[in-house]
Amino acid sequence: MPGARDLPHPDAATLVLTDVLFALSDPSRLALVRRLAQGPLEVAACQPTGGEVPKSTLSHHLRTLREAGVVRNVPEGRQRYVSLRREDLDDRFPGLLDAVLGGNGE
Amino acid sequence: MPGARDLPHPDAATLVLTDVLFALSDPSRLALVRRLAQGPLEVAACQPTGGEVPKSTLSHHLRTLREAGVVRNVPEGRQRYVSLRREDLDDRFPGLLDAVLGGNGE
DNA sequence: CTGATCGTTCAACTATTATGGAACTATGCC
DNA sequence: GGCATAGTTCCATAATAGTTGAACGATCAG
Repeated sequence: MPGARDLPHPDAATLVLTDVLFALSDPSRLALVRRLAQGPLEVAACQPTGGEVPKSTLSHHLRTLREAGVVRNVPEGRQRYVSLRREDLDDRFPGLLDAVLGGNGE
Repeated sequence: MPGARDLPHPDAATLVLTDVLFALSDPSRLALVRRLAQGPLEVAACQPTGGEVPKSTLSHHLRTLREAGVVRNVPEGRQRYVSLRREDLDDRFPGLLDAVLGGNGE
């Protein structure tokens, strides 16, 4: 089975609120989630605008978001696409994402 | 001015979203916030139901919530009342508190 | 004033999280 | 196959957060 590059993702039904809140409580992760709200990005494009961050650091943040169930990370050819799990989050925690994405605060 | 036992509270307008999310991302703090949604409590009543926690530990959690702007802590005679800053939070982050208090997740 | 009570702050320790270099895996191109 | 690319994982280190006993401050009762 060659294409076994899939990473584990929690089921929508089992998402834990405190884990989601924690994942979103970091400014750089929150900024990324806001960008992902406008559409999927490949991992390289998840770099904070302007500054460069080591790949391992970025990967760690993506992992935190993924394990909390905030983003999905799927291989696509040689790269990976990161996308917001908007429907899953809306299903399980209605209104939360909208509130977090809504204009205010950093 | 004798009754100067007031603790510092951030202004409603300056609340930082990531700080609020972080304060809510701890299960015991979130559980407390849910209880506070039903009305103010004195500090001693903020103990987790069942287990006893040292006063200093409880005080530390209250501080995290207070400094994020989630709760207000006001002296009242010999004790203190802890209350949810619901209006301030709703003003600044509309829908957030409702989403977090809403049934789902732990 | 003395003592008791309520709760915060301080200081020390532990545990969790963040960071980043190096090694590794998988894919695609030649 | 050989090599470059994309990104994760591993490991070590630094930084941050949680936990707790003890000291402290304020208030109230007698």
